Amino acid sequence: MSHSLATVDETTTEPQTVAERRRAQIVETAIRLFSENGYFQTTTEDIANAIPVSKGLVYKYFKDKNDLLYYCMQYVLDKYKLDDVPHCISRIGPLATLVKIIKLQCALAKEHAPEVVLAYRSTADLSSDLAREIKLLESKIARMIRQCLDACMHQGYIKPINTDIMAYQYIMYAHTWALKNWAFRDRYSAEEYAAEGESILLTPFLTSTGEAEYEKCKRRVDI
Amino acid sequence: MSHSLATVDETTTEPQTVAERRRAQIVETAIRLFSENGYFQTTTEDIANAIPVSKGLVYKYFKDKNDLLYYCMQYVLDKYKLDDVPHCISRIGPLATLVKIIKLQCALAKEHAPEVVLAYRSTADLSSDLAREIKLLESKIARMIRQCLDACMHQGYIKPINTDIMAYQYIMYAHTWALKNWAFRDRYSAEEYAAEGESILLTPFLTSTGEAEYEKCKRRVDI
Amino acid sequence: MSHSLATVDETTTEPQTVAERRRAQIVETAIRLFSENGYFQTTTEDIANAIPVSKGLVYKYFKDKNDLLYYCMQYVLDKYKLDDVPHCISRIGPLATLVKIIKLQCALAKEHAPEVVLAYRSTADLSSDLAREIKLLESKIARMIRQCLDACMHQGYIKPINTDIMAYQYIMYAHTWALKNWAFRDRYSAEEYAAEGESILLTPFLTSTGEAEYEKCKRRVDI
Amino acid sequence: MSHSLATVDETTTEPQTVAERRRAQIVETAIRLFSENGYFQTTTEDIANAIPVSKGLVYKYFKDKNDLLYYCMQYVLDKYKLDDVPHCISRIGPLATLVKIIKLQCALAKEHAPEVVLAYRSTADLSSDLAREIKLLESKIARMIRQCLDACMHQGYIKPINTDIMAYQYIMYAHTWALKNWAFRDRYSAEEYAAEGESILLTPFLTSTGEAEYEKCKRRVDI
DNA sequence: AATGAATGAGAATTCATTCAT
DNA sequence: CATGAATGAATTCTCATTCAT
Repeated sequence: MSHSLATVDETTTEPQTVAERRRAQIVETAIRLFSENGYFQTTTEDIANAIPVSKGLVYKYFKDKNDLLYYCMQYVLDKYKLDDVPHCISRIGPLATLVKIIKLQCALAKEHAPEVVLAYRSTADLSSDLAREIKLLESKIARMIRQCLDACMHQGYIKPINTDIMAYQYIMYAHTWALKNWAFRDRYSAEEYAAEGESILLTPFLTSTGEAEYEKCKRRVDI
Repeated sequence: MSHSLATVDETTTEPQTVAERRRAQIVETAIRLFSENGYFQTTTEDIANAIPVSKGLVYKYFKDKNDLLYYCMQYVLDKYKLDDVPHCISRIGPLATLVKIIKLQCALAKEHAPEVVLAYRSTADLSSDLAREIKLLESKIARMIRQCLDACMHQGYIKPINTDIMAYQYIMYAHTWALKNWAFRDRYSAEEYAAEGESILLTPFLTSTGEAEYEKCKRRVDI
Repeated sequence: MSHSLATVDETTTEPQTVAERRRAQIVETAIRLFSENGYFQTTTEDIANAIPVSKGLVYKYFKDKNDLLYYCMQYVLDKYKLDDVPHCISRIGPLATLVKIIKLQCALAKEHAPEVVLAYRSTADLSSDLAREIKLLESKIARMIRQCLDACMHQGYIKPINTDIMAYQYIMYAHTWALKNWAFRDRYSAEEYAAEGESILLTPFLTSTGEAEYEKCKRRVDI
Repeated sequence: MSHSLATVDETTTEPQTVAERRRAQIVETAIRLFSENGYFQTTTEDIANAIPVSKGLVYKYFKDKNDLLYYCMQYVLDKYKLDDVPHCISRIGPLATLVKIIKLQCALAKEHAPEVVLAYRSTADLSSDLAREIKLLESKIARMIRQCLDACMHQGYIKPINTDIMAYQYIMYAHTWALKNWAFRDRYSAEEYAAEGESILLTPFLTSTGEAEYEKCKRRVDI
């Protein structure tokens, strides 16, 4: 996987210092509890007890509860980052990249469903400055996908559409898995849902050139 | 518009009794404040002052704050109800109904954007019984849309797809307008967004039979 | 029963005016609810609904909730009044009167158990002036019983004891039926309990003269 | 006093931990304020200020105000416990034990008059589960006394009576000192009242065998 | 005489945050 | 580094009381 966009379960280099390990531990626990119960219904004591450390220690690492929420959000979006889309396009072409994006986004939504829900519930609970920053990060992701769609359109692989709006459809399709999980859970596996994504977001939009390219991709990517 | 699914700005016959008027007044104010600031950051006093009445009065009409949230959700979903989809299908056909649904959902999302945001932020803040009820109401809407998609497929208007998942795409397309409004607001009008919906959710899926029918619809519906 | 001390279910002459009937109705309902749930846990609304009248009307008849409690207490103590003990003593003698007092007090405690409990729970909830008045009324009753005991001792019917303290034992014996009802209810009828009263409060204290007189009494009183 | 039932002013070994000391401090303060002003008229803030600590701290030690009341009741009944009545009977005989019980109960009622009043006013304010528990504890005490009375009757020390009801008379005699303190306070010392207890609850019931034993006891116990 | 909508003071309870140890 | 006792501001909810109708 030399040309990967990202990995779902990336073995991030472990935080070096004890302090960094503690920070990460607090953030991860907070994400879990915030996603499960919501930001306001999770007390700092809940978080501290779940680690377990003392309440006071949390305030050694984070200014206040809202600051902790902000770092939780960043942590979430970091996982969703699509770093090297341009690089990926140049390697395997825009259509294969598109297929990868659908797969990746769905895989992420599957692995991190609670975090997606957290993002929808709690962005507005951030102080406005922090909220703005988070939105900026999300529009970067949308822009990446858009670049890829534009490239496909340019190559004549897909019929003309509004790529700006369509990029958000790609994002939302994955998020829907997390947001409406109560509706899907019993009827589809995450993999079935991801597969269906292509028939909803990609194949109906292919030109005949695109269809040919798509066939090639499928053989390559699936290996 | 004798075969309408619903109206966006229905001039509901004003509530008769004083009590009913007060209830509605409280719910509407609560929806506004809950969606602006979130459920937990809105105090009952905020709501009372915004009307303005005393905070005690709110508790004459609603058991507690969570009960009020529940009625807010219901009020929102009531507006989203698609009552007579089957009836509409039989009158104007499933494809025209589908067009109408896209238009209607987008119009609703435009008129009631704060309420949509409220639904995503705060369903989880309902006590689990009430949350279940709200989810039930939402799946009813999805089922209606699905029926319509199935009818289209049965008539050969659209290519085979997973209508269950596709139904949620219809819902999410509209909701995206509200949820990602900060991204779209400056670049598209709600009408442009709604129009784009057809090229993303409908036309790419049409068979040639479907395309012919669609042309007919467009003439009819637009009248 | 020409020489009765009081009657348990006296057919009090019905209140004449509508207003008086209403007052009585409110007081009786309040006594019931105060005894069942306590003064502070009974709302004026509870009382009004139980009648049923409107909350506002209660305030036409009583200055405030505490005023209503005061009238409830008075109503209770009125029933416990031992008006003509001296008269009774002169008619049937002090020993027979004593027997009657035990019977009467037990009968009252049986009929009005909730009110007795109310008196113990809520006297202290009265404003201090009203509380003082209620205590005064109770000491009057104790004094009556004491007079009777003194007369018995004077006649040589009972052995010398502290009649002041003993008078309270007579009162408490009856009240105990109400206060510890949860303990006795399943094992004794009120009548058995009243009968046992004589073997605890009276016969052990009799002189031989007293025993003879007691035998006479029993024949007379029981008729 | 090697065969004592309990001690009135037991120098309990001071609570070890800070937490235990605080709990005790809160309970003791609450008992005082609850008995002075009643459960509902005492606010948690009153209790906190009287210590003084912040009101928040009270909730670190007790789930809620009713929970605090429950522990107050337990604390009261703990003091009233008659642990080793059977043991005491076997040591000094049932009649001497009876004398001790009267003395002990009266001494307790004297030392803890406010707590007795609290018990009568506020048991009903406990949630029904907790109220049941308190009643159970009280019936245990009654059972102990009854055992002692039964033993006396069995030995032929006292004439046959209903020991079940009589046991409650023993309890009530002591409680009356607390409940009707406003009537007795000015006329008797607690010691006089306790002494009178024997002439009301014990000596009138003695057989001639009992009288002899009683004389022996008096010499022994008083040492 | 009667109503019941409306008020608002006041109580219970929670929890983010601090700080002495 | 780490703790957890302590604080107190903020919030939900209740209910006695008033008053226009």
